[in-house]
Amino acid sequence: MITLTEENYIKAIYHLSKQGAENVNTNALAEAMNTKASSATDMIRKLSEKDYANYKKYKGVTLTETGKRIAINIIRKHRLWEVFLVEKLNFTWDEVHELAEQLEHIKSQKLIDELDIFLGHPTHDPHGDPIPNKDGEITYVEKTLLSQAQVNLRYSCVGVNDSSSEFLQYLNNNNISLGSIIEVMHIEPFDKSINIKANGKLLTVSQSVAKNLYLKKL
Amino acid sequence: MITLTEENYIKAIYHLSKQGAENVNTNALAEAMNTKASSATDMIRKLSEKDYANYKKYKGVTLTETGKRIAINIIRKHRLWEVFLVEKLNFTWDEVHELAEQLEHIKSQKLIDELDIFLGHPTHDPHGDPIPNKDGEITYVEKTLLSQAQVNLRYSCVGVNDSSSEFLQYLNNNNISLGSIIEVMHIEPFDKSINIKANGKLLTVSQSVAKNLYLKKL
DNA sequence: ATAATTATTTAGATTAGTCTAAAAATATAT
DNA sequence: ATATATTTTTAGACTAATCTAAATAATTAT
Repeated sequence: MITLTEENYIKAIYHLSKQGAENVNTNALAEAMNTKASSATDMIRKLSEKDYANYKKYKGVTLTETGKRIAINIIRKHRLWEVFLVEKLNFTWDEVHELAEQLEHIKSQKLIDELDIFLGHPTHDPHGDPIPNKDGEITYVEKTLLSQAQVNLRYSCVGVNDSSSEFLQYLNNNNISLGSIIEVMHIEPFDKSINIKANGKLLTVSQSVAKNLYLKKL
Repeated sequence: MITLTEENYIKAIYHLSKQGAENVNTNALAEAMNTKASSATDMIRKLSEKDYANYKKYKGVTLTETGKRIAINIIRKHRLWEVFLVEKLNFTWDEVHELAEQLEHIKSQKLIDELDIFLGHPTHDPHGDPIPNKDGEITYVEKTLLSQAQVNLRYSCVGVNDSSSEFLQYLNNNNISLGSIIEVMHIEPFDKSINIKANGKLLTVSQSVAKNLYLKKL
């Protein structure tokens, strides 16, 4: 039986190895898990004993195929629950993340299969992230960070990189949501802040905002 | 912060004190929790330190008002989730109990409020048990065990005492569900088995079945 | 009312996950 | 290439929830 803590470490390893080097550092993992490096070392050892992770002392950790399968399944559950909360229970996109962190650990294959059917097999969660299918396949759509976007082109908003409620509320306050039309007007060379037209309204956003908003060319 | 284990002990104390003496014995609690008496003693002490329970050594345990509030809230969540699973996700009444045991521990007031709205404020779960309202009020309807029913009267099935999947599947196999019409034909003096007409079909049920089926006089 | 039985508590150990502090390995800078 | 800094691991301790075995209290039977 896999514990809740093990699941959370596996998920963290998965996410970290997606957004950086394949091998995840002990310190990075500890940071992501809000624990100390020594705790992470212990858990890494345990995961490798259970054959969820590959571990060579001092060389970081990667997930085994089993570990990856577990991670993707948790992510599938997390994202399906987010869709449920937003579409059926009137939650907003900035409210669902923490709650989905609880719901993703509920163990029942039938539950998740039926939830998927009930929601009509959604392909993306409320933040634009793809929902892995039953076989663990993930369809990535091409997307560009606003920070990489070109001046004078028109885009639509397809996702966020940071799904913290702080960032999402910032977007709410500026009327930006999935599907919003974003036009890049000007990039300020000094601080890389960007003037955009979001749903027709002029707005200046900082680099750190621009690095967290995903767009698709129209 | 209350732990999952504490919640489960509180729930067990609540159920035991409903169906027996107000003061719950250490052994009875240990049995219900599938642990040893010594573990129950430790937990009882912990619950009383946290002011969820009243405890006098050797005298059994009762819940404080706080403890009762917690228990009722868990039961409310459990039963709402059961309704959700049956009404929205095509689960059958014999499949939902264990899964609801997981879901009942999800912590979010908004989730449960919205689920209640989404389900249309149901008053009973799929086994006929009443769902406490937001204020913790429980409306009990009058009901009789089949074992207490009178010969030649007509009843409808309004609930079960044992909601194990084994018992519920027995009922499924005999076409009995909530709302079924039950007519008591004859009680066998020797072993107290009962001849009934269930939805028009003759059937003999044992005492142990009869003690787990709740009826309402028609 | 005393003995026998049963119920409950205490004492001490175990496991999972965490911590701090110290040791060891690796990486970086001069 | 050697010293310094950083990262990682090890050692030992702590808490929550559990266990077994022993001790104590309460109940029941004679």
